[in-house]
Amino acid sequence: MNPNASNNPTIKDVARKANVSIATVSRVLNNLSGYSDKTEQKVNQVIKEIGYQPNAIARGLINKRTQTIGVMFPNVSSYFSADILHGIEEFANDHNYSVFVCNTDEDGKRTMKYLHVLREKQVDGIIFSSEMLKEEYYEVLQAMKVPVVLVSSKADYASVPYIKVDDKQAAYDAVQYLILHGHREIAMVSGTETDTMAGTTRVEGYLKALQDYGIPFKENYLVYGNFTFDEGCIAMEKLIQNAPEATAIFAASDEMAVAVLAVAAKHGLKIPDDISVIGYDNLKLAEMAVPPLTTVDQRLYDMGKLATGKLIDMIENHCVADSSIMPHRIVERQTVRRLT
Amino acid sequence: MNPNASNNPTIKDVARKANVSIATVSRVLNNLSGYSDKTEQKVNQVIKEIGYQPNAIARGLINKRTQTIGVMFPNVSSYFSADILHGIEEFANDHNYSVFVCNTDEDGKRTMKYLHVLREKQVDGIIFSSEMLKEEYYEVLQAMKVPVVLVSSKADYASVPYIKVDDKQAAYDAVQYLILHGHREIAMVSGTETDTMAGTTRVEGYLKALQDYGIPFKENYLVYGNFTFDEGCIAMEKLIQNAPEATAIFAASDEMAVAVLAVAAKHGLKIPDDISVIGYDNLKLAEMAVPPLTTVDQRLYDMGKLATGKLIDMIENHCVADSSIMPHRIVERQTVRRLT
DNA sequence: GAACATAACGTAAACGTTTACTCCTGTGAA
DNA sequence: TTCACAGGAGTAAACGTTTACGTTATGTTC
Repeated sequence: MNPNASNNPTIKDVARKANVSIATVSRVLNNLSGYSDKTEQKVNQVIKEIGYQPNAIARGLINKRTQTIGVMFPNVSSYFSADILHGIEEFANDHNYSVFVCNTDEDGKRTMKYLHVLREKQVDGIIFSSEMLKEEYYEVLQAMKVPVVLVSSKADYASVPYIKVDDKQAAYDAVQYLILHGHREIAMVSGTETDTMAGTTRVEGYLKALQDYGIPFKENYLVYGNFTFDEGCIAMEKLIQNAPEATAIFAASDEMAVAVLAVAAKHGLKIPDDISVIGYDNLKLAEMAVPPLTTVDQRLYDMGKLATGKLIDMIENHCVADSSIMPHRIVERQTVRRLT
Repeated sequence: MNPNASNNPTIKDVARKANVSIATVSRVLNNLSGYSDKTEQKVNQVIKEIGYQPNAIARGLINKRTQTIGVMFPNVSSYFSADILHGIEEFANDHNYSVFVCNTDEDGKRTMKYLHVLREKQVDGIIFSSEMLKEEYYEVLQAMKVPVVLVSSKADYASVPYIKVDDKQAAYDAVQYLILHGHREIAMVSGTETDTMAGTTRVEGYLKALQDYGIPFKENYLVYGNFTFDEGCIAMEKLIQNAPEATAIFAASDEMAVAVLAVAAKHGLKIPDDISVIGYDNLKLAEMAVPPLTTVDQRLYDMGKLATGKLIDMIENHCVADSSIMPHRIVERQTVRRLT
């Protein structure tokens, strides 16, 4: 009588049926040495027969490794996160890691809860995406003693590498692109005003480009959104109200750029005839826009992959990876007009 | 000397420091009965002091429950999946489950690999999204003995509930909406021809509506894409070529509808003046489109939540949940013109 | 004050693996 | 013939929990 009929078969069942010890089964499972070809075959045959699959939980308990990483996003469903997640997922899976997704909502409480859950679940590493790594988070991360990498974000802790583009330079390039196309009345729809990561640095790039080309900055040309479409719409409305002379707009995210397009259309403004627009991110969304959006590409998918590579390296080699500045480039589509 | 200095503290450390047995610590941890207020306080104090957190892996081993579910998508980064994932993630987290994301790429091999990984990792349940549940998958799912629920998909297995809208009816309603707006030359950009789920059923709805209103079906009015923007573009090009008399187009996904918009614009066709368009999904993308896309809403986010609710119910109550037909509705925006 | 219930714990087995040790057997060299 | 050694295998401890069961002390009831 099988003493273990209803449950999934365990290594014990295999051992019994193959007339060997569980140690031997374990050895062939992990292809170590210490068994003859004959037993190996016998064991493998039994495994096939009874459909045995190792229990990763038991494995994790003794190995203190779960082959699992956690990924934290401010908003999983944003089109921005989706690309990064895709890269992470793919790389992780190819290297035999599974990924827990966490949606922080940019909420401290939620984030802390997730951090604790991830600790309890014994993840081998954590990727923190597009969000500030607050002191508070860093501390529990330290306590967990697991590697962390930041993507599309940055922090000044030696032990946590980051991957991001040079936001200031990228913004500079975008604005310069506009300038080189003959624009001088350039407005900006910035990201969150308090975001020192992707908010203020891009504004700095904008300001610097203006300055380098001797274009005076006008207060009313700078409005803030929070990177989303909805706030992008509001921002654009303000711009139409307060800066009707602008001939071009630099939006700090593609979502907001698309919002600019939408609101412009609503007001009967033609793109790029009446106003030029350049975005930031190069989401699929940019391609889909009408007209297709000129934007700065930051290769989100690759950033996800790269981040995961670094993380796994840190996990497996107990080292700390270098940070990377991701190259960016402007992809020209049809929303910027050359002024004659 | 602390015998466990470098590692995370365990229940043993707590027990030792609080001068109780590990059983007692476990009891207060799970707030069972069997200890005095005094010991409870002492234990809790020690827990705080040394920053103890339970090890979910060890727990999982003995409880045979991991508080973890797996979610399979054909493409995690599609704007369609993103909404569903968001709903799933949120509901799961609120009920103390973590979620593993899996990206199948609609590839049988990959899917099978994931299924095995999920089994090894001992997930408590699985959500299968927007993909056919092949016999092959069903079998290993059966062997795993974990609950499964389908979202935006359907299968005829009594043990696996599904959540979806009535695709045929929804398509019917969309086309009827066009008809009631005076259109009779209605083309369709369908989803994958071989997809009996979201492909052919929507075509059936289209056909039925035409029939009910006495409109003859024209072969050249029906083209196929695979729900994505790129194939939507190709499909629309075909339509412009082969069905220039069409006054309205029903697209089987918002992505394809947006492709229709884009290609139309490219050809100088004005929406909705020259041609009307209705989509399917009601993604955020629909709102973002220029002009905003009229489409049929299928509440993806809620479907994700509902699916997770059902799954957790099945996990915790060892029952099998009912299937649900999600209500759909048409959300009117600006891509359909009333023909006079 | 005996009998008994109950609260408050502790002991140890169990979950499914991995792995350090140990043991046996056969082979080749001296 | 003896010895060393290696290959092939088993035993048992360990990972960090939960929990069935046992034990002790403290009432409570008659």
